Amino acid sequence: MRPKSLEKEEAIRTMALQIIAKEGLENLSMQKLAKAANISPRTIYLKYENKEDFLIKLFIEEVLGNYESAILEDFSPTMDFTEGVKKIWMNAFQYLKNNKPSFALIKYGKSSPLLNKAYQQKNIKQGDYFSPIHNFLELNITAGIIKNFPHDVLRALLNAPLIDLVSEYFDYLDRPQQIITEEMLTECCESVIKGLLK
Amino acid sequence: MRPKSLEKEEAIRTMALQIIAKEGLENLSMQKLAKAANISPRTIYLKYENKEDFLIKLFIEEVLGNYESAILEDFSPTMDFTEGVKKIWMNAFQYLKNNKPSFALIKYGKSSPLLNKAYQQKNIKQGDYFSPIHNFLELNITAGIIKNFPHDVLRALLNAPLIDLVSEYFDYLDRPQQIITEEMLTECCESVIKGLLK
DNA sequence: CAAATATAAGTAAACGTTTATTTATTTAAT
DNA sequence: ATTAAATAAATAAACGTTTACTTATATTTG
Repeated sequence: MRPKSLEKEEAIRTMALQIIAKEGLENLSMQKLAKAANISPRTIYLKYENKEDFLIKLFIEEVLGNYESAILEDFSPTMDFTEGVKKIWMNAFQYLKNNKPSFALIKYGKSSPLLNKAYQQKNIKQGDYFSPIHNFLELNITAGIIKNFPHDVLRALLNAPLIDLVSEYFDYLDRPQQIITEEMLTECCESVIKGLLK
Repeated sequence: MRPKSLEKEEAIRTMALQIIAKEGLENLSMQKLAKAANISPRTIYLKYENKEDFLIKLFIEEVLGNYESAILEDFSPTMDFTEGVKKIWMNAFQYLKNNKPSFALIKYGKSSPLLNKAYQQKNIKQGDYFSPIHNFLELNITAGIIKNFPHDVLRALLNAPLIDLVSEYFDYLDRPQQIITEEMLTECCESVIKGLLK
């Protein structure tokens, strides 16, 4: 029998992210995607049930999966709070800087009802109790190092500014001078940390 | 001659926001919108050039316009920094809490290339120099009260966590206990402020 | 060790439906 | 009677998905 072509699978995902980044999720169609990936529309349906199934798997497996791996590199829940948060911020910045199409879909994760639902179900399924970041926050709360906010709140305070700053980074790529440098990001990170320390 | 019906104009905008909030911007079509607003598709085109024109005007005029008015209520650029930021946060929370459909489109403002482009052009057009918030930040920087970050950076640090916390508020509406209360939001606001003070 | 077979991978072209938008007509108020 | 507002119905193009067919390879056969 004929073996599955991994390149085609990859072309589908890569081109989908490119179209989403350039034209928006609203303008991604299966036929457009097939043409961009240089395959027949039917081929997509050999690998995915339908458009929803494809988008959810693209978002959860490809985009969020890789993003989570990237931000946790060299990170440990037992790190000092300041060092740990800085590590995550810098990992995220480096990864997103070099993966603009993935970042485009990450941003849709908060707005699109389809993706948002998928994300919440994923978090509920995993119980969120095995996540190194969860442990990291828990350790620092019980040690009395940071304020005792619920985890969802801490995540909003720690993560949201970072995502917005990466957005600014990409916006500033079209302007004469980039303001979102690694130094600027470090300073911002320190501000966020300072706010959370007891 | 027959006068324009303001109710129809309003129905179009209201129903559009409802569809976007429930099904996502991806699933808003002109025909679906017309049916929901109980009018002919053609009627939308009497008031807007095309779909893009409609979405941009809905976003800029209706949603962002009302949002900006709401957050600036009883705010003054000469307020004490802590008081000013708290005022803006609470105004935003009260407004968004009661305008979930508008909030849905605000979130798309960062992800959808169409809306994002419109937003940036609006900001560039206005020069951003007349905004009370701009003046507020400028005053507090020059007075040496807060760190000297670029305005876009300050906006990310001040605004992004708030938007994420409002998202959490809506997510928690489906759960037994709401964690995003006004008290919680005040504490979060204080954390953010603490991080920015010199 | 070729040639034949089996079978999943892949395609081209089509399906009925929905899309954004328009044409031709009717309606309502001055 | 006039005129813009509003509509019902239609347009071509694009949509998600499927049908019917071809291709490529791993395995079986002679």
